[in-house]
Amino acid sequence: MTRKILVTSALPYANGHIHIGHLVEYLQTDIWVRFQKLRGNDCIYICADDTHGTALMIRAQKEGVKETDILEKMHAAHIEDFTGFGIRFDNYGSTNTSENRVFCNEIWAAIRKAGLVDEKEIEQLYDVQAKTFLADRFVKGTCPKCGKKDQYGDNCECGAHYSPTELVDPISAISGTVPELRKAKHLFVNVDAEHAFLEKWVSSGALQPEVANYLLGQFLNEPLHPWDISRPAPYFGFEIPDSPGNYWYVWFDAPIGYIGSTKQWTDRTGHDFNSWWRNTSTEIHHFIGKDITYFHTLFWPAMLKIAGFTLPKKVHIHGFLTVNGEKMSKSKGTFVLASTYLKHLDPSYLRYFYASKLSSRVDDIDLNFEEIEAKINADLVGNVVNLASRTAKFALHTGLSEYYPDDNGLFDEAAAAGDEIAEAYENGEFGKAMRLIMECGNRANKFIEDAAPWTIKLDTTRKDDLRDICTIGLNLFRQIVVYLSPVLPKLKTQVEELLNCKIDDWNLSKEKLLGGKVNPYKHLMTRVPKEGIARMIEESKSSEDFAGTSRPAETTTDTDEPLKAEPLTETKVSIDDFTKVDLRIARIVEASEVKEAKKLLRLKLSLGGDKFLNVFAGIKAAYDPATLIGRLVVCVANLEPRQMKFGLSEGMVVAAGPGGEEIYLISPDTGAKPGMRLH
RNA sequence: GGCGGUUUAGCUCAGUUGGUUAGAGCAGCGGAAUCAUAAUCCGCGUGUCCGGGGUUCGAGUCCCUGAACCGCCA
Repeated sequence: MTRKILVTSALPYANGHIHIGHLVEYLQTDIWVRFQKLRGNDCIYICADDTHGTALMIRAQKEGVKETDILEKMHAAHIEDFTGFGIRFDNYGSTNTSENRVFCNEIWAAIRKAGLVDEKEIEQLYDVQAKTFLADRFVKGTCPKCGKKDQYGDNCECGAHYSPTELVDPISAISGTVPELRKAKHLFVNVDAEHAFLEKWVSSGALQPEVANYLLGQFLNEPLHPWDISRPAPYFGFEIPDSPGNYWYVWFDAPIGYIGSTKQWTDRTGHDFNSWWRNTSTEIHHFIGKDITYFHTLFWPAMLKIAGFTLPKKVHIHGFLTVNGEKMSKSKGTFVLASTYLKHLDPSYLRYFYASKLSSRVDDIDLNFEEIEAKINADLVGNVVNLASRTAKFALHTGLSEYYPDDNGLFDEAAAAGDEIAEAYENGEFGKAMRLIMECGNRANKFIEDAAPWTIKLDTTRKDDLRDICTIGLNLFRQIVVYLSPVLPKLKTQVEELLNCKIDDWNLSKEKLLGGKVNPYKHLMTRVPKEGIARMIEESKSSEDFAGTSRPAETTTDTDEPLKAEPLTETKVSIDDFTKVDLRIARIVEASEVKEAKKLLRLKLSLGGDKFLNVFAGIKAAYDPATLIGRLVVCVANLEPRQMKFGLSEGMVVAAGPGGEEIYLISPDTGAKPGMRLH
């Protein structure tokens, strides 16, 4: 039966760039989603930027820009990072959208109607200069318990917990001034009204057992405190319609972003929204980090229940990432941004490494640079890819056998293992799945070793035997690639090309590929370059932007070198001349190297619908084809087609820069769609 | 302090409802092979399964107790 599955990852905050810690979650989710799609389930992956809150407001103030300016930039940056790692969302939205506001209003109205909102006046520290109330983390002062200076507003290194108003000599971390105590009205949601429901839901199997235990022991063993859901102006967020001057706390509208982003998707694709979010047979799966457990497992299901939305079928909670056994550290160069990683290493390495480490438990996982090197080299290069590498060549001229030869039951054995592998994927036991897959690879390599095709090749009377052995080797290889394709989509594409077959269905692992042509073998994966790791660490030490706060928007003097290198054109053109050039937004849907050419990449550009252009672009030195797929570019759509040695080039991609590695493709702002014309 | 979790080989981890001599990968040692990207194959493990007590014919697994480490406390 086809399942209807809606999957989300937690919304990354728009104030920061994506780093390798975030990627644990997005890769875990992406792998799970790709697995579900491969199994033929009706599965969509929804995410969005989390945009509201004090931190972003303060950053905008400091930089002297509008919040939405930052949001646009970060949205594009996030998408670029995710795309680079092969993370494929069905919709990547934002919490700052009209769709999201509509659902916030709706859910709020339901909570009001249920009579669960109370008003209370509370005292809070207020920064007069910055004109804002101060969240706990924006106040520093002396610990009231132990007297230690320079401690945050909610707890001290000594372990003491207190409220910011108890701090001795409090100072605003924003302006450095002494805050004053002010009263403000806050709205509280009486979550405890749903206590019985939550107890039941928490124990329903929606959570890992240790999480359920934790919630039952930590929170549900006594009445839940009313939830402080509002923040007084000024606040960057949605104003509460029936309480002017008050805004929803960011944790109210953030999870609702899952719904708002889904709405964008259903509107865009013509699907029925209610069949996803108002349908008990739809499975909602959230993937989150352990730090935000209680928002997602107490308030969120309560909100959904009150407003009559589909409840989460499962909340998958993962631990944190440590690097070399420690917290990520900027000074050690282990705080690695996604974009920094992509400059130096193949994203497949990290996808596989995380997969091999992930289980259904909440344990932290450790990224150890020596281990990633050992694991990739041993498992992927030495075991999996080696299978093709040692057989494909021999089969180049003969192709695959018409009938499947005797392989001592290896294919059937690996096909049977598919059920266990699928179960491991389904349960989030990716590490187990990878172990099982590697066992298939080991058996296959042993078979090749024993069959010794390299010896048989020397005996010209045994051509059929040689072809049979390669047929077995390549079938066992393809089977493994089917199993690995959720983790390694790029490898999947390469193998499709090598063996002239599609790998788009889990059940292909049970079908043999016979009689087909085998294309020339190209390296499918290279060993982890030591120097790549070293350079990545080095660059991470110096990256300025590690916390995501971009440099202030000061006016800087730009260098005049580009103009000197290429002076402005004297000749003027008329607007008519300009409009002769049909510039369009296009999405790169395929990108591959042209092996015979030094500079060229072959790109397939989508202009929307079924309109595509085949283009050869001289950007090989500047871009890895894998990182281009999915991104938006500007192209000249009406350029005279030109026949090249490698094929017909039907357009041109617009880029700046002198050439070589210094080529910069032009990207549109968020919102542009393939096919739009530039004016 | 309360609550939740973890502790198995040098490292990373498996060990299903208690059931023979506790396993895998990596690292290490020895050998074979030379198709493949220094890739592959074979062989090599004396581990107080954190300590102590208990239940049981039998405990890494269940119970009690202690220790160390990690996380959470709205």
